[in-house]
Amino acid sequence: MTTSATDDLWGEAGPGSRRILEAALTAFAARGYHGASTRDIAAAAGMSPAAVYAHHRTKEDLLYAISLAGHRSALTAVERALWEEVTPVGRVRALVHDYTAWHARHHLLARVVQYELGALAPDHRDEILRLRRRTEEVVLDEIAAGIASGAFRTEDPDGVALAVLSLGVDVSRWYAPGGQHTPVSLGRRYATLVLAMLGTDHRSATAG
Amino acid sequence: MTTSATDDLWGEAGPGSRRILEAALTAFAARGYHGASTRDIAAAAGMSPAAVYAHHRTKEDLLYAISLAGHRSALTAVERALWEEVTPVGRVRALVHDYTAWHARHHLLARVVQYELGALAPDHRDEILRLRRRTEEVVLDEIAAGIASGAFRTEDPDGVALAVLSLGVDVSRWYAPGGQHTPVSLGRRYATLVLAMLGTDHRSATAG
DNA sequence: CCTACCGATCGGTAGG
DNA sequence: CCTACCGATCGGTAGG
Repeated sequence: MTTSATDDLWGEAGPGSRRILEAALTAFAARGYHGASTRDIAAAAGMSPAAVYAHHRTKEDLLYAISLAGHRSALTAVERALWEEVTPVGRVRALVHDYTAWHARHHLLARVVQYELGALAPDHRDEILRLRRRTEEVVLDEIAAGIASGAFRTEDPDGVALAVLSLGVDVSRWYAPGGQHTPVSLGRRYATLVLAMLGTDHRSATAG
Repeated sequence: MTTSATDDLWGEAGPGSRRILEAALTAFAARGYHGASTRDIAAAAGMSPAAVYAHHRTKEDLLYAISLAGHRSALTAVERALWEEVTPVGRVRALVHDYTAWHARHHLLARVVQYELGALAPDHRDEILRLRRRTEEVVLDEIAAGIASGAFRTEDPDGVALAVLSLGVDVSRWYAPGGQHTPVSLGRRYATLVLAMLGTDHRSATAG
């Protein structure tokens, strides 16, 4: 359950390009892709309306870059959650914890990435959906492994996987920092609920 | 767990007004409030661009009418779920089942109602949020009642309530008719998962 | 990265 | 519920 604070979300993008991407992320999260104008974004980045196009080909390209970076970050978080865990209970607990916490910690990014897929060009959307499918498969695989080993006794592994992904994604809809929840507190709670769905007594595993 | 097929979603609205509301619902669900133009909506209703304003004051009024009807429908569904159930397990099962099934059955309406709140005028949004809070309280109350009676043994009733609402809402994000799920199959699965979260052996209760 | 600008589309209104 | 239309704003480009 490591937290990555040094991740470089925007890769090789220059400082001007980054400021625009950050502004676009905030604007898209607040008002949606269609509700945010390129002028909004440029102004929030402290630039002229046309500056957006010095760094990015189109408005849709901004959304594509954000969606790609966000889904890659989520997939990395999910893979990293498994690094130091060996038992089925430990692995699923870490997986649910980190996937949930990722959506809380990056709730603006997650919101754009999860709810604005429909505004992407078809080929861009397809690419993003392939990334998301990989994340889904990690969850399915870990649940299947726990069942095969006898650690879980659910009759509906697909339903639990669906619930894990659904609970995580939905966090980005309602989460607000400064409220009663933190990424870690929420991660712990959902991990416990999911282990209950899997027919595992969570108290038999060491708490993180 | 009754299904209401005779609900009148649009109340006293006339036939022209209804066609526009239906078209707006479809357009908002497909492209979002800001992504759907009043011309799109009018064309889908088979009318001229200006016809929208013969029936509705503004575009935001369309969203408000849809949001109000949708949240009232969801609240009614949740209250109706409890009518014939007396045991805590039966009541929570029916509640989760019907709340989940509502979001699948009315997935386009639910999507607009749950994800376009930000586009509402502040006073309209406040009114809608009050309706949603009533739905949330029904869930919280039923879980609390089951704990008080000794039927549930969870340590995190608020977390389970959050999960119930979150799982239900998120159905409207990904659900598509004609897929592997139906409103009823999904309702059953989620009800079972939630009873597991509550520390109840679901097989001890009679299946619906 | 800016100034200046383009054609298209937007929500909404006048008048019937 | 239609035709005709308005001012504002949109995504994007030219030229530097």
